Amino acid sequence: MSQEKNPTKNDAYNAIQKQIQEGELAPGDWLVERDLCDQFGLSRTPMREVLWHLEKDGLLIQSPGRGFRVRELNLQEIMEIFQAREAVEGMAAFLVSHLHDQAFFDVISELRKELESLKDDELQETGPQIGARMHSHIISHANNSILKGFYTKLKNMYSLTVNITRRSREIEMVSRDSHLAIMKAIEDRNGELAEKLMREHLRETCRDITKIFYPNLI
Amino acid sequence: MSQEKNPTKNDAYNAIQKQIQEGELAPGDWLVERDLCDQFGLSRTPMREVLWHLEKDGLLIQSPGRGFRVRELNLQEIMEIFQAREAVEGMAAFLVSHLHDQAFFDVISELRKELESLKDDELQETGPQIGARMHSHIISHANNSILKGFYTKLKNMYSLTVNITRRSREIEMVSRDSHLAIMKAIEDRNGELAEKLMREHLRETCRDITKIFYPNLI
DNA sequence: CTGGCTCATTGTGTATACAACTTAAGTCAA
DNA sequence: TTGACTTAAGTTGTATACACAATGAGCCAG
Repeated sequence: MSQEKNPTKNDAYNAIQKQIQEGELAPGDWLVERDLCDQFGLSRTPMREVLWHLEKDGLLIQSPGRGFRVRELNLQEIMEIFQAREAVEGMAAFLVSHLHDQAFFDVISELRKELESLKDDELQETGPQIGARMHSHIISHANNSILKGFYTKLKNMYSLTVNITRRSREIEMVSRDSHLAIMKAIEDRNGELAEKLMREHLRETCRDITKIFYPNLI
Repeated sequence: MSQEKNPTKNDAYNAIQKQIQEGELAPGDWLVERDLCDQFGLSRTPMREVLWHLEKDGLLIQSPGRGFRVRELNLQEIMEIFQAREAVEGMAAFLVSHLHDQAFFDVISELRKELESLKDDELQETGPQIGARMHSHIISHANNSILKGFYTKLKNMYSLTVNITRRSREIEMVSRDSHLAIMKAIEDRNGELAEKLMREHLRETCRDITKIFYPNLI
């Protein structure tokens, strides 16, 4: 779902994606084709194409005979997402460390300085934004469209938990140090270290999110 | 496309997949919906669903307004596939090394002994089979359905090149040593080493295939 | 001979009608 | 009261007809 000419199908895709990611449509909610057709002015055939694309991208699940519903995640699946992110983003961090593209490293350097110089009261809001930009910048410059596609799906699925997860300030502090270390390693062209740190960072984030879901565990 | 009750849609999916993987349908070939409908006794709506699933799984490409054709791979994309396999299968090798499931390690041990004891004249035919079983066994027991889904897509895409690639006996010899080393590391519960060896093995295989496509390169 | 235009053919994109299935409510009997 | 059975409403699965876009052949002009 990217290079369509017809605007309505894209509109429908983006609108539903937005509704899911903003929590308007909750995990488990059923989507009724007929209602969506009325809502977006499409007939059922193209509407179902949109729904299939949303399923492919990890946001919906199709139950044969019952239709589509918003994907639900259990703890096991959340851990699987983070393991997969370790594999995909770890590899991406390794790959970008060996680039010959000064502009890429300049942006990493800027992001690092920006994050370093954040005041305590800016950290909670701006910290995660810079982190997201870092992750996105790394995967975008790994020059591997397959890994990027995997990342997109994983990020979509991860967004299904964000509505529940309100990450605490302490977690964000930890993420800051990890992000700084990752960017430092990339700037040093140390691919092995960058990959190792990226994976530790994601494993740590996974643990933190797990704690929020199941505070008594571990 | 897995747990459908209706047989015809599954039949169509499997038949087209088989035709592609056996070279009956070559990369770049166009698929005409109407013909496929006649061939499988389906109407266009469910037929298109099948085609979308095949696209999702990496075997077809949809050109808006032109229809579906069998995916074509250039050298860049082949390298991307192997980088992604490094990430996915490397992580899987790491994960299985920390399992507490004796039956899994027993199978690995059996596969290793089977491969070790192959005579020279059996190696060309049986060697790749054992290798494929090893890769499949590892990803299946990593307990991560997301990684397994990624692997399925990568293997589908990789199969698009196999018709062209007739791997030489020497390459298979090298693969044998790599496979043996990987299985040894897993049996020793050495996850870091297993992952490292898996990645080296895939990087090597990628180089070998690249040489077949572009003998003058490198 | 070549370049561009027209028009017919072919195939996909969409809309809609009908069939089959799932679900849930309501009824009757134990 | 509870259990199973019947039945009806609603939703998805499928088939088909029509609209539109792309392609290629043939023709004409330069």
